Amino acid sequence: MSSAKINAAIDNLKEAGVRITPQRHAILEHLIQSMSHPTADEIYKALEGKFPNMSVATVYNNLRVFKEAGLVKELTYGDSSSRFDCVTTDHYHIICDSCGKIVDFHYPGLDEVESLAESVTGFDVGRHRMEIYGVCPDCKRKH
Amino acid sequence: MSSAKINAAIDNLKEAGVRITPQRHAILEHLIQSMSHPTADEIYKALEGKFPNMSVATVYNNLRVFKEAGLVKELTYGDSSSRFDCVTTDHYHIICDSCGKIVDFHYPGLDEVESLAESVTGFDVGRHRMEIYGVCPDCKRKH
DNA sequence: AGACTAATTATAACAATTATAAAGTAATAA
DNA sequence: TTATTACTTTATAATTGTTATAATTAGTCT
Repeated sequence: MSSAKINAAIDNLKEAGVRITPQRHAILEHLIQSMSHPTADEIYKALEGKFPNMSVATVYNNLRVFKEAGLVKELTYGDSSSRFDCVTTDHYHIICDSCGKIVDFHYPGLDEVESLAESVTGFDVGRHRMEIYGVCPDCKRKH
Repeated sequence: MSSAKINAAIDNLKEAGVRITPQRHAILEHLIQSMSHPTADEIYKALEGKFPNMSVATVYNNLRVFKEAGLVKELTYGDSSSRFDCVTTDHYHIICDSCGKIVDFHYPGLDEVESLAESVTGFDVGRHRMEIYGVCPDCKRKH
């Protein structure tokens, strides 16, 4: 059950002093339950059945709120629109060049890379991102 | 002198059957000589002295041509507009969270990560991207 | 309840990018 | 050389993702 995750996320938000509105609940729920990495527009469309009057701005506003609370990460790949990902545990993404599918991929953080970068460039390194690209099994099968 | 690089790039394009127009030459030259990683608009503005009539579309078109020829890479970070980078040797980027500066950072490719991802996910892995984020020396000094 | 703050909605604005059509330029063939 | 063709550039309009604004609604606090 992912309702435990949802509750944990909501507790997290409440502690940060964020009000849990029905829209926020629904957006969060959708993000956690859909194993995909939806765009703002996809979330908007997915919820317009439940919330016929909800505005796109609400989706964007709340994604920003969740981001600021550290619950959600914004993924900016080459395509036009950002995708949003619930941060649960540390993981990277592998992306299919053919169909665009994004799959989680767990790997121990690249700490050595960070420390080398720090010494070479003189930056104070805070974090990094990495994505891997290839062709997913489904697309391989379809030749 | 980077004129050698420019000539090499031009030969590359010619072999691929791409016509070298004055605009293309100038865009390429600017990309190679400016050590920065300019946006399409920055390139456009930088060249409007030389080419007062050049259209933004020309910049975008030709960046796409260069990309397809494998000479240029598009970098999509969180900010609104893409940046473009001449592919010379393999390198990663380290980005300042405070001022946005992008610095090249050479590191041996992360081949083990790619092969692990391949075995774990079943993808055929082609490539990967990585960026490191932190605070640059200049911004550190400014506190 | 009344006052205050925050959230949502509807809509407009914006900015990056792409598409279109017309005009120009170079390459090729007769 | 001229005609034909394909490719480029230009100017402009259209699209699209995202953000800003103002008005309305809903929640919170004393």
